[in-house]
Amino acid sequence: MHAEQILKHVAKHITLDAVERDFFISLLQFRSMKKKEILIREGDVCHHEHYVIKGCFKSYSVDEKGNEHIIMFAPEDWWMGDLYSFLTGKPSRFNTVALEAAEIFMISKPDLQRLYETVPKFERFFRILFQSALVAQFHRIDQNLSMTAEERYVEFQNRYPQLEQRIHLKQIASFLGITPEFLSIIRRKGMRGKE
Amino acid sequence: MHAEQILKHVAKHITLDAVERDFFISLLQFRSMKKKEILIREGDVCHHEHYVIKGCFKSYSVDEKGNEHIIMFAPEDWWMGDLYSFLTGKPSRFNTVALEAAEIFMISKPDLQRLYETVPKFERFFRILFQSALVAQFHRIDQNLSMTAEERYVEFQNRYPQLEQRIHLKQIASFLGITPEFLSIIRRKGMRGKE
DNA sequence: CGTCTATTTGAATGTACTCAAAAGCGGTGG
DNA sequence: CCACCGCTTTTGAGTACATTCAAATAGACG
Repeated sequence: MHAEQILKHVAKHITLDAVERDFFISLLQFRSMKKKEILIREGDVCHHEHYVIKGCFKSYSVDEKGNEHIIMFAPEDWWMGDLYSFLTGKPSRFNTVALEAAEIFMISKPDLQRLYETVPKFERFFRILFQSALVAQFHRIDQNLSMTAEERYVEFQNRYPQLEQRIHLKQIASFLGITPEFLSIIRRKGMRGKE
Repeated sequence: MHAEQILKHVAKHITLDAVERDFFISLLQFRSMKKKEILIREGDVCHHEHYVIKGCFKSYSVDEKGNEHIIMFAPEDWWMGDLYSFLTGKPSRFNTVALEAAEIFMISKPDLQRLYETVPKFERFFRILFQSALVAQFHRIDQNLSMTAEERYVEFQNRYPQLEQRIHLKQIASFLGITPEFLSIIRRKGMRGKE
């Protein structure tokens, strides 16, 4: 199994004994996904939290013109799920799709609830996780407010150096909030003087 | 004291007994602030989490041109603080300033740590709080990516109906990521046909 | 009342978008 | 293994959304 990876991930914030570890693992469902396969469809209710073992996902909304807007990428060791839908039981606003062949662990809402009650340390674990995610989101909002598209692109490259190789430029443009055409222009300008 | 308000707020997510309640309250420091007073200055380290009893705050960054970019407003019953600085001990990236005369409770990092350890229910409380905040931030990012300035303004009015009366348009423009001049144009257009 | 700041207005400008088409690249089937 | 097909990326011209700068008007506060 791929349990070692997620246990190592959890161990970054909390320490589990053998019983707690086994209980946690027993709640996880493994799922492997093909490229382009849909994990959560807009309009459906999201009943699970998902941890990415391998591969990379995108979560995006689609506007009335049919344009995608990528809210987040989820590569290895990220948790994802439509949190809004998961918490409220209302339909998801976002689609979540595998960009590559992927493997994930899923935990259902009732099982997560049981986990919280049986091993309260997980309250702490997810508290820390959400806290960190929130910091990152504030940072992204600040960037969107204060930087030009070109600066945001450079920042993206610095922040996720490995990701640019794995993902289409089209998706990066969508994440940055610009069109692929404009990203192309930015890249041309950035190229000048290099190699 | 203003303890009733924050206890009512906490009671939305967790239930405390009398001892826990008293311990929690004993960790809070009260502070009252004047309009325009600075709570957290960019570059300083943020050592507290803050709960707003009364009044309204803004958190913003300042870019190289001197423009403000408002990351969040914090009216009554909101928690604020530079989470990044609070967690890492590094300098704040944002300024937090009272927009009105205000009253707050502060809890220091070591006291919050003690609270987590003494009353683990608070792990759950803040887990839920951060979770909800995260949902809101994803929604805001989605809006910034997919909507025009005009649509975002209308959404802002719907989402925070009371706030527009209390806050300068300049600040709303900064929150929406546009100039005050352009917000003025949007409002003129929106006016047509009304009253 | 006067001063300071917020808001509006307008003209010129810039940043990013749309639409259309060409070029590049990757995967798949023959 | 090559050829083709579909999708990504680039290019370019014209356009739209939003900004800058300057100035006038309106409000708020002491």
